[in-house]
Parts: sequence; structure tokens; C-alpha cells
Amino acid sequence: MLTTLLPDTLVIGQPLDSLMPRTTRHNRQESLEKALTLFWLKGFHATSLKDLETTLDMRPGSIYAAFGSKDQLFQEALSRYAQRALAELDRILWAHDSALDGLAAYLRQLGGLRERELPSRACMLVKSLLELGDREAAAREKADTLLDGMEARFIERFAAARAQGELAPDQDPVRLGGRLQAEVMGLRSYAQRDIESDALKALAEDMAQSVEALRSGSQGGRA
Amino acid sequence: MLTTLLPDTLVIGQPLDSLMPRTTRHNRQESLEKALTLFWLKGFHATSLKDLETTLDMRPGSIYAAFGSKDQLFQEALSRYAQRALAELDRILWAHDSALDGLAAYLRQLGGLRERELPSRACMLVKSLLELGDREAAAREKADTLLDGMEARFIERFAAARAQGELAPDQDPVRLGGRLQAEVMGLRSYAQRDIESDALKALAEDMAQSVEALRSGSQGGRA
DNA sequence: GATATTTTTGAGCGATCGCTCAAAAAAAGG
DNA sequence: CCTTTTTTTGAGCGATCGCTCAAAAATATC
Repeated sequence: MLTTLLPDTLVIGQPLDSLMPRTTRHNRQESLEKALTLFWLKGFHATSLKDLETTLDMRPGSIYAAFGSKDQLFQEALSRYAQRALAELDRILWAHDSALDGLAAYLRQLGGLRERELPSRACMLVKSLLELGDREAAAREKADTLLDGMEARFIERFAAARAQGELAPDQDPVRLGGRLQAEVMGLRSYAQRDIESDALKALAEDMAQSVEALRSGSQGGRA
Repeated sequence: MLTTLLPDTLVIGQPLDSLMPRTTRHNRQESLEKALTLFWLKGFHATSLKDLETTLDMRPGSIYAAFGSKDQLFQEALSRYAQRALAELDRILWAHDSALDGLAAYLRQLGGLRERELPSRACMLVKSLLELGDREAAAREKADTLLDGMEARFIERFAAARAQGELAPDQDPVRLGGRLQAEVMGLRSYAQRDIESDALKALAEDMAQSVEALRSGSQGGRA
């Protein structure tokens, strides 16, 4: 067996090949989805590498080759979660001509949380915000940033409503957006409690009506 | 083990020498307070026995002799937390003749959360509700029960407001109480975010005004 | 002081934690 | 087929987890 001590040719990189993903046993997106489900359900600390190995059907080496570390995998899951949540929010908002109607519809839909089969009724971003400490500062800040993105969407919708005359000019979209964000956080945390489905629906309905009551010329009030 | 059946606080008078606790190096109440601070700050899973040993300045054996297990200690801390939170709530409510004013004052005071030095701005009961899983079901249910106690206080206040004519007869105290509970949960979770103190004050003010707007004859609306 | 009882200590248990890396297996190129 | 390169495996690392218990120290009773 002959071996060359030196490379016979200097190979310039082949960018096209390097961009072509070789077929792997595990689909990265599918693995990330499974990890997301697990992290959303159990939280960061209560999810062990053993749990991930079982759920992803991957051995530790493969997980680390694909995602780097438990912390990095968690952060990717957070981003994926926020991306889907934002898409869902947009889907509902776009289905309504009125910005206020869209926001109210989003709240009402949250009233059905107890019927849906989800890893958790609470928001994964809020769970992370409350669970993570200084040792996971990067992930916590990421959750905060992603929440900011959702709040920005609320603010944009209130601003649009005001521009269209739906909302009185003296209403502050930033303030309303923050309030709505806090209400959604509260509603979804409340949904995590051991309550009747009807109670959650009533709560969501009340919050939705509060948003609708902002409409100019409305009689207002928290009916 | 017998000692756990004995009262941990001295009762005035000394009628029963056999029930008099012997002087111990560690005060149980003080230890519990320290544990509460740690659990509130870091959560259940992120708080290790090593952390508790350091903070309480107790060796594992002493901790287990005094509190049974990490889980039991956590549950005692939860109860202590709720007891103090409820006392604080009552203190504010009692300072106002009007039930609605009392509730509004409670909300406004939460707007100052970022100035206060606390283990966490978020509610420990909510943190626990979102963090704990089936393996800590007992503690999670305890958190849920304690939250129910706070909500009952809100409902009672709204009922009192209605009885006094502050609130319109068609308003449902149960529904209003649930809504207020969700708003407080949301406000305090929002306070955990990386926001300006003024933004939190504005949010609390808006929520307080919503409660005040419930007053009969008020023009209502989410100003 | 002597004895009985309670409290505290701290070494260390078995289990699990997140993670590494040399070797094996699989896929791509010739 | 053989060679090269990438992916996957899985035993096992050092650290830490919650926790136990015999011994030591401290306190109460006589």
C-alpha cells in the first residue's frame, strides 16, 4: 500500500459541493421540532440530554455535531417557536380588514387554548423568561428579544388602527401594545392553571371586547 | 423525627415543658426565609442542595432533618411566599374605603416593581406554575391552589364593590376576579422583561384605570 | 459531673448531569 | 471495486445531583 506524503494537487475548494447537503439519517428540521416540543413542555432545566437522545433518536455525538450544545439547541428551538407564533399571529391579523378586529380575533382564539393539544398552554418565551437565570443569560435575552418582536407587531397594528381612524388620535400605540402583550402573557399563563375551559373562553372574550372598545365612537368600558 | 410534630415557634407561656423546643443553632423560620429567597430567584430546578447548604449555612443532614426533602422545603417556601403576598395585598386593600380603589392601588403599587429589591419581579407562584412538571405535581398543585386563594380575594372585593353599589349589578365578580388575576400575572411577568421602569409604571397605571372605570356611572373605556 | 436525648456534621452513596472522542458506519467520488 | 469524506455511534469522562447515616457535638435532665 503506497501512500503519498504530500497532496498531489492543491485543491481549491468546491463551493457547490460544500453547499450540497449530503443525505443524512436525521433531518435537522425534524429533530429541531422534536426538541422544541420537549423544551416547550418541560422547560430548559428539566429537559435532560437523555430525554433529547430518546425523543430525537440520536446519540449524544450526533446531537452535538448538529446543534453544538444543549444551550444552543434550546436557543434554536426558541427561535423556531417564535417564528411559528409570529406566523400564526400574522395569519389571524391578515384575515381581518380592521386592525382592532384582528387583534380581538387573536385574543378570542387564545380562549380555545385548553382544547388544543400543545406541549404547554403557556408561552414558551414567557416560560423561558421566568425560568432562566444568569447562567443561561444568552437564551433569556433571546426570549426577551423575541417577545419584543411580538410586541412590535401589536404596536404596529395599533398604529395602523390609529392611522385609519379606528383609534382615537390621543391613544398611544406603544402603550396599548405593551398592555396587550402583558394581557396575552397573563392569559396564557392563566391557561396553564387548573381551570375550566369556559372560564378561559370568558377571559379571552373579555379581553377581546376591551380591545374592540377602543374603537373611536365606541361607548367603551369593560363590559 | 418527633420534632417535626412539634411547633416550631414558641407559644407564649410555658405550660408544657415537653413541647418546648430545645434551642437549636438554626432558626427554622430564618432558614425558610433564606430558602424562599433562593427558590424565588432561581426556581426549583436551578436551585441545588449545594446552593441551599451555602445560603442556609447548614449541612445536608440538618436540612433534611428540618425540612424532609428539597421538594417539601420548596412547598413550605411556596406557602410562606403566598402568606406574605396575601398579607401585603390585604394591607393595601384595607387602606381604602372603596373596594375598587383598593384594587386599583394594588395595581399601581405593582408599577414600582422595578425599584424594589426582590429576588424576582415575577410572582413565585406563576414561576412555579410554569416551571414544574408532573414529577413535581404536588408543588405545582400547591402553587395553583395558592393562586386560587389570591383570586378569591379579588372576587370577594369585586363582590363587595357590587354590594355597595360601586359596581353595576350586571357585572360578574367571578369574571372580573379572574381577569384581574390574569392581568396581575401578566404585569408581573412583563416586569421580568428588560424594560424601562417608566414603561412598567405606565402599564400598571393603565390597568388601574381600567379597574376604576368599572365604577357605576363612570364613562368607562381604556383611557 | 454523669447520663440521656437531640441536633449537627460531613464523608460519601448511587444516580444522573452535560459532554467528548476514537472508532465504526455510511455516503460520495473515482 | 477502492478511497475519501462525512455522519453516527456509544462507552465513558469528570462533575454534580439529591440524599443517607454513623459518628460527633450540643443541650437538657438528673
